[in-house]
Amino acid sequence: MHDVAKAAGVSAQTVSRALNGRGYVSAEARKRVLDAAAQVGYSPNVIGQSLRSARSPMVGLVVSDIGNPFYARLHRAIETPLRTAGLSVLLLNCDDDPELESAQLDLLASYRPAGLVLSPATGSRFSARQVALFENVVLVSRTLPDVDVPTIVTNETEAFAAAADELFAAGHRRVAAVLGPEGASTTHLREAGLQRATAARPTRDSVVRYSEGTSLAARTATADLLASDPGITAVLGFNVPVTEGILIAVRDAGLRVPQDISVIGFTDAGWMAAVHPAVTAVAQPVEEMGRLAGDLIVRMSVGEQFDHVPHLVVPGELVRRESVAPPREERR
Amino acid sequence: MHDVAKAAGVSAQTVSRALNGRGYVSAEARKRVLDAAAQVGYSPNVIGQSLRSARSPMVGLVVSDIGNPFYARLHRAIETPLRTAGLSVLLLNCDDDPELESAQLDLLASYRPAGLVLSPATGSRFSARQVALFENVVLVSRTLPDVDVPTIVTNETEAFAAAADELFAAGHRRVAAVLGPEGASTTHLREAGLQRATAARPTRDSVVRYSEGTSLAARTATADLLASDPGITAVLGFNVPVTEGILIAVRDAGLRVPQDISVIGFTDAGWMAAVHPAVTAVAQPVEEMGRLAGDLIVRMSVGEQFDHVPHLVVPGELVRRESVAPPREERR
DNA sequence: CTGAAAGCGCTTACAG
DNA sequence: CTGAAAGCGCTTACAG
Repeated sequence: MHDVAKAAGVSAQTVSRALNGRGYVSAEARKRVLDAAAQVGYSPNVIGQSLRSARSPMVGLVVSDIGNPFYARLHRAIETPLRTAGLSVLLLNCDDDPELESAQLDLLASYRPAGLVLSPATGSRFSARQVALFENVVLVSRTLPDVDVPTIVTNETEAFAAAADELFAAGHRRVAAVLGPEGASTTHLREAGLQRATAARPTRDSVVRYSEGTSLAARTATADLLASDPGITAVLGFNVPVTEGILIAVRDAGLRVPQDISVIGFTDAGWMAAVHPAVTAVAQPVEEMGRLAGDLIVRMSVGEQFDHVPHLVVPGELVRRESVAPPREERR
Repeated sequence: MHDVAKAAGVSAQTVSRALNGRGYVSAEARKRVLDAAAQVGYSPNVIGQSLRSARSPMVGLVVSDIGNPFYARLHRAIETPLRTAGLSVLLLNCDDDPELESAQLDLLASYRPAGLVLSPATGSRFSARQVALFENVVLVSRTLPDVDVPTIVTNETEAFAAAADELFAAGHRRVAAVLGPEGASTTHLREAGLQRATAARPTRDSVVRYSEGTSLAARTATADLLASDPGITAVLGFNVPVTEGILIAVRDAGLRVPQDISVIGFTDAGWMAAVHPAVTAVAQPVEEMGRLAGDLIVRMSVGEQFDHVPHLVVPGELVRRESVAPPREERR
């Protein structure tokens, strides 16, 4: 910067002003600075900027499982609006471990980022105190009872109820759901959807299993369900890895989808349309959720105030494919 | 830090030394500093550290498609050894666009990261000049002719040849491969594998299509291949999204895997084992590649010198499942 | 083993 | 519209 100032024949502050477009600079001085910067090959040192201004031009994205394609899609969707605003995304993974999440958040806080997009771990200890460290916080997908910040979620209860009802409508009398961890808001809300759909049909029944939300955990849970409860003829998944685990367990048990077991996944994935039978699933508008999260962070970081803390709900949509059929009993 | 120094009754440098474990500090002073730090709730400001030491404790991971699960797995695998070493991972996506890659690298460089793990975009302009900006660079999966840095790759040619040979051995006379972009090292090496396998069988033939390496591009390419060349009875995929696109195109054409068309994917994914027919694929040891990349960066960042620039090759392995069968002709 | 001084690269008041 | 001064939080020599 010193070199640029010298080459342009101005002071360092003028260089700063010209390059950042803040404050008054004469058109001529600006041009001289820009030329000099190009000449010298100057690129600003973000660290220096951040130290002085007590803000880094980055936004932390802390997720509970980077192996879940939901979060990969979210990352991509968030990144675009933020990049346009000159912000980069630091992705941190916490494997749904509140301890690790806390450590990752401390690390992130030490960068003084412009914002935080968080999908909290089960049992997260993220609190109002920590919110203050981050200035601009948006919760995506999962919410937290004690933290009053903007949120972006799917209409979990309604969408899951619709999926369950699709199975009941096809004739299934006993539907199982392999959910995520018991403490997650998403598990809670989707379970409520299942209860609602079940309650609306007096002759129907449902059973629930909690899991880590991974393929392996879902496979084990589904195997157990199938072996212990022969009345189950349909299974609802919780996320992409869980849907995968359910399908593997059904295969392992020597059963066929949908002839023996119907399956509906929650959150769509490209492969679900590519395979036989194509998997019916509730498609979440992940790209829109990410875009909204990015936009919110940008607006907050330029100081926009909201009359009410925004709590955005984007609707999921049931995509009917081939993994749902009437149950065996009715076929015989 | 000032507060900690005051509370401990020492100078700021002693605090720095005690907390970082560098230089001499008396056991008593160290204890007083540690207690004071805990008392005050001190957490170091990474920005301040980075500015002074001209290094941030972060490693950039720049990938060409975060939507490709290969890179999500790579991120997770790299993150673990780096976190142990006190380094965090900044993931940047460039959508295989050399322009954007260049911008992302400039951004990253301005943080003075401890290292860079790069899977270069097709037509990347990453050069020796840029390598110098990053101190420690490792190339993963894709290599670059003019850049002499450590690399970690799969045995592309051999693994792809083995996959092709699996199809020839099953009786296929004309095998198609939907590859990635023409300029990518991975495309080049895998194509060489296909040629080698084809050349070894005088009566067999192969055809190649380049693509963007996305599901959509592969779908289009495969549809075209299938429509224009009825001799094709088997298709090799390039990566997980391409395999997905191939399967969709086969479906769209009203054909069945493996009865009408055999398919082998490159890079395994959980869903490939979950579906009917389960997809035969070359499994890449992504986790090992990530771990090796992380380890290399850590070793380089503590100043370890190598006699030779390491070029690590980790073998892929053909996982036989159900998507390969003899071609139609032989069945009739 | 410890502290006083300097400075990393930048931007924020402030004075002109 | 522009510049001299100060300082963000830390660590690197250096002197004791």
